[in-house]
Amino acid sequence: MNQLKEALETLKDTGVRITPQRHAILEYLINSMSHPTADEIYKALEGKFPNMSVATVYNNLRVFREVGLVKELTYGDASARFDFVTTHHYHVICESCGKIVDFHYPGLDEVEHLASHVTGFKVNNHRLEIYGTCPECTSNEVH
Amino acid sequence: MNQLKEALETLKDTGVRITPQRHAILEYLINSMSHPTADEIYKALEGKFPNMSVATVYNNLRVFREVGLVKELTYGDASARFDFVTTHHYHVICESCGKIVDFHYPGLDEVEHLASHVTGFKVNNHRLEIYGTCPECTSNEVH
DNA sequence: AAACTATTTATAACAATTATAATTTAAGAA
DNA sequence: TTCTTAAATTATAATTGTTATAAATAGTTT
Repeated sequence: MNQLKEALETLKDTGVRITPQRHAILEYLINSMSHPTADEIYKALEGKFPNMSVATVYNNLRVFREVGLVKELTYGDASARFDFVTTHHYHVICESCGKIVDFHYPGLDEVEHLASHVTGFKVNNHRLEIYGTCPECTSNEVH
Repeated sequence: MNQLKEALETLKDTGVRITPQRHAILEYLINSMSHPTADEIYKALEGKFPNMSVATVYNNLRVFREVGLVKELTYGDASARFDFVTTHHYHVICESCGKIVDFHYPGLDEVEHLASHVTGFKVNNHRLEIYGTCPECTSNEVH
């Protein structure tokens, strides 16, 4: 049940060195219940690592992604957000304040199969996001 | 059935001026069966408009998006792609060559409803993309 | 300990997009 | 048609997120 421990195991198994920076980034990703940007992580850790470079954050997030520990969520102009992979889930995004809420739903296997059948693609995965207005922003609207 | 004419009507109705540049960008979007980037549009039209600025392309794509004529497809680091809105459809994307193929599927209303129910969001829309390898890239793979 | 490799750091580069200010133009009114 | 005015375009600079580079550092392996 210790996610951090498991994640460190994964790194070890795949031959990725466990540096203090990597440890801290992973820890932050797991504990933060949000979906931080690279910059947010960088800022959050600059107390502990005053000399850490932004590149280190980006590099390691890429490493984590390649190993399958984190997912990168990209939204156009805004900066990418990173999500520690636990169970499969989708995201509901508030178009007003940008908040991201996790949302569990059985995978859309049927859609993948149909897409594969119609297009001839070898389908690997899919991405689904739901957009709307969160309760807070809805109640803050003028009416 | 004339999509360009209809699009121009939409612009008129919403009080958006029809400039030669806007006309050309719309025409290009409708005729190109691909999903061009802003830069591709810019390059494609520089013959007809040698003095057109990139900003014009971006500005107008934003206007078209706000009016609902085009959809912006964003993928992380790469540049955004723009899709003239005709009927509702999803995209199947080749992770190897980047090709985008349209894919029709009845809207995922059920998912939207459930998401709304679980999170309390007022759901507006969603985004679904399917990733895989296109037939060409699959057959080009070493085996 | 020596040699080697991975990682970090600091910095510069890059690419997509947006802001700014001056100029030009579309479209309705006179 | 010409006038008027707000809107649009242009050229350019700025911004922002991300990546590349090269030197320094720190783990590993021999």
